[in-house]
Amino acid sequence: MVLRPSLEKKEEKERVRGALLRAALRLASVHGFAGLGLREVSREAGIAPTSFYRHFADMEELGMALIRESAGRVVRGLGERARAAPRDQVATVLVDAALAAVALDRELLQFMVAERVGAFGGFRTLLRAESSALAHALHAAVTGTLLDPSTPPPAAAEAAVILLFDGCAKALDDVPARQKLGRDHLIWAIQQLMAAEGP
Amino acid sequence: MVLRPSLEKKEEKERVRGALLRAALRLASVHGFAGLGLREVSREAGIAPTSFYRHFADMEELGMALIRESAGRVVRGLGERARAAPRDQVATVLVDAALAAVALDRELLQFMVAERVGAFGGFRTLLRAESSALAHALHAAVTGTLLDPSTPPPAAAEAAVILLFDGCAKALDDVPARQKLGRDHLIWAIQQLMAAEGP
DNA sequence: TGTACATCAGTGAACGCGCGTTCACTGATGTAC
DNA sequence: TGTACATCAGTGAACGCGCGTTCACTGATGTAC
Repeated sequence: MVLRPSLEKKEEKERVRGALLRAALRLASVHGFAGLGLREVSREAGIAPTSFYRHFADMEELGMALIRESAGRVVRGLGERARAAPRDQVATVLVDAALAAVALDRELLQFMVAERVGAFGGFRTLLRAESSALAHALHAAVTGTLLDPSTPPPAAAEAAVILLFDGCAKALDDVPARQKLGRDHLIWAIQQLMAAEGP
Repeated sequence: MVLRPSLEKKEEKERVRGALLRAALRLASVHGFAGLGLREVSREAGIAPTSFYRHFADMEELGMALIRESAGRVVRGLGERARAAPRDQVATVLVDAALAAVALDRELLQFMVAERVGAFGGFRTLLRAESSALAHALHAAVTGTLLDPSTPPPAAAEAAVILLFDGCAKALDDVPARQKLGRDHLIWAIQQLMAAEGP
């Protein structure tokens, strides 16, 4: 019995799986994720439609993987950047890190901001959990106080994260000339919220 | 030559058109708008697929009509409520009006919050313009100063409107027990932003 | 070392189905005179 | 008033197409002994 497939085989499978995830992101940024088909994604990834099933049961499972893996990585990265920043620089560091993520992977960020309020309940739930975790990280970075991550985050941090996501959504459309203004407004609003004593 | 079709004929056409818009909203709240088909919507509206073309060239045109008419009416209503409120009650009145709109027409609000950051650029553009108009109304209601509505709104009002939309999105999913907390957090955050002197 | 066997990602053919779109038609309504 | 004509929302048949899914198969890789 084969217990451990060779590293090469696992790597090759991982490569094709990654191609499917990437193809889905690319096409979703055009049609929207809800408009994607399994055949369309497989074609874009360069495999036969029937091979899709070697990786995911359906498109929804693929979407869940995108959120857990790709989106999760981005959001965790933002949290780490916030926590590593000096207290009075948290808003600036966080906003710049988020805008850098937009520049680095537009398709992923478009998917994230869209599905956070999209029609698939499962996607919304996962992405709201990511938002919540980031709000806790932001709160900790600004106040130095760690709260129980299973409780809802404080209102200020929660609102700041919402503005951060929406700022990413706007940056996706903005012409470069407008981006500086959007960045400064966003930093200002987050600072206002985090400076206040809130519920 | 017929110059003016009878009132009855026009009303009947309007009725069927309304049924199409309503059917699209209902189905979009399940699949997402991007996943809708012309046949599916026509079936839900109770007409033959071929009759769809008597009202819209395609689904995108239908979506544009939804935004211009239904979404526009809701947003304008919110702006009027804000302007009619006493200055120190603007945030409360606005948030309660928005949450009332969610309760009144969940499907429409789900469509609005989703397409504001969805994959269709045309939808985003129209809905951002609505957001911008509401932000101007909010600014005028709080400060008593009318700005040129063709300029970008002040950062505080713009951020407040973003939080308002996101609050609606959350309210769509929240269990009733959580809704009071969401409402209070939202009012608090909007008040914080509007109280500050910003860019 | 060689041989028999197991695993499993990827494949091509085939299926039934719903899709968007076209077309010529119907029938109710309104106009011209 | 009656008659001939125009308008136009709605229709059913038909089209070609891409979809999701199933199936039995291939061939590379790894294991057992």
